[in-house]
Amino acid sequence: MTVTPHQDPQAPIKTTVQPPEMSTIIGYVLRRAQLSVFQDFLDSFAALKLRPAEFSVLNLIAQCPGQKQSEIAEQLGIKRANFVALMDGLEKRGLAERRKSPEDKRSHSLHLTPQGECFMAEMFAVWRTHEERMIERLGGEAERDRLVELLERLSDRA
Amino acid sequence: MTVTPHQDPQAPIKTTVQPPEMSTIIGYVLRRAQLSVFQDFLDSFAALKLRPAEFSVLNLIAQCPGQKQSEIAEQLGIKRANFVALMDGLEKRGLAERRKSPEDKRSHSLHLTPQGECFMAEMFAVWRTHEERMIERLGGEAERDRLVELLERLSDRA
DNA sequence: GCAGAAATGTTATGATATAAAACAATCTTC
DNA sequence: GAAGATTGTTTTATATCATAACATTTCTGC
Repeated sequence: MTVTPHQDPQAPIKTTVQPPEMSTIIGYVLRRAQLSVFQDFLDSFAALKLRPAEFSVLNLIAQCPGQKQSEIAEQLGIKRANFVALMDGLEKRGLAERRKSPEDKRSHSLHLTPQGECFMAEMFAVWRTHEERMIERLGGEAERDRLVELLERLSDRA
Repeated sequence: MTVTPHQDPQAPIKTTVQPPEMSTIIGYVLRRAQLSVFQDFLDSFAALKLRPAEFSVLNLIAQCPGQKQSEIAEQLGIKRANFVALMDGLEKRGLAERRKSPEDKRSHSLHLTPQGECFMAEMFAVWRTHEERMIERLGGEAERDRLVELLERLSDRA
């Protein structure tokens, strides 16, 4: 209920509601923060030529190799149609590969290549310094944990 | 320094670092939350056919009428080249207008039209219910304030 | 006052992201 | 076995975003 606290007695009475300050709008502040963090990510990974989505895909494959292409895509909120080109890129770079599963000949199970495993070491090193920088911005790990908790409440939708 | 706390004694010693859990990666959680909040915004404003950027532009013009086109664009991180079409849209809908400033004949000062002022009332009503919904997700205004504070720390870069 | 540099709005273009429809191959269900 | 669903794929359309180039206007140094 943020209304103008003091109405200037000389000014004509405003019928319009007071516009909200941009810096208090959740969506706006959230978007700006996300862009800033992604920019740092992009700068950090420029040498490795790795985009956030590619990082996430490699990370998910490493965590649980053999998952189906659609499963990985859906976990990341990527439409399976758009996932094809992304996976093509990782395959062409020799980092990951599709294997035809004998049980279900429609699906592809995803795995890291040996090169991909090697690449992960570099990737995590770069990521860790990036993440430490973000934690420093926040003020520490406790603040990071609090932020993550609040953010998860925001996205906790079906 | 999140390392696997207990190494399974039967398992072969892993030389690769443990992949970080996605739900702990600041950028990832941030991105997911931002998409979720924007989705709610888009749904809320579907009837008014208003995008987040358009909302922000109208809000900034209302807060401080007469600002130059480039000033508004820069505040929102929109390249002035991309701002042209956005402003064209608002002008064609009769919500805002460009006025040639006599002092600087290059620049356009931006103002709401009377229709635009009227539109703002609807806009704020819709926005408020959206924002209240987001605050509810967070658990209250205190949590909102804390979140905004943490997010500003993340984006507080030059 | 004038020449060169900078600012402003604009157009055009390319890259990227995202969504939807349609399709072939395969699997599931009945 | 037939009908329908799933999986990966291609194609297409749209939205977003960055860059370069341009004309007009203003500013700066001299």
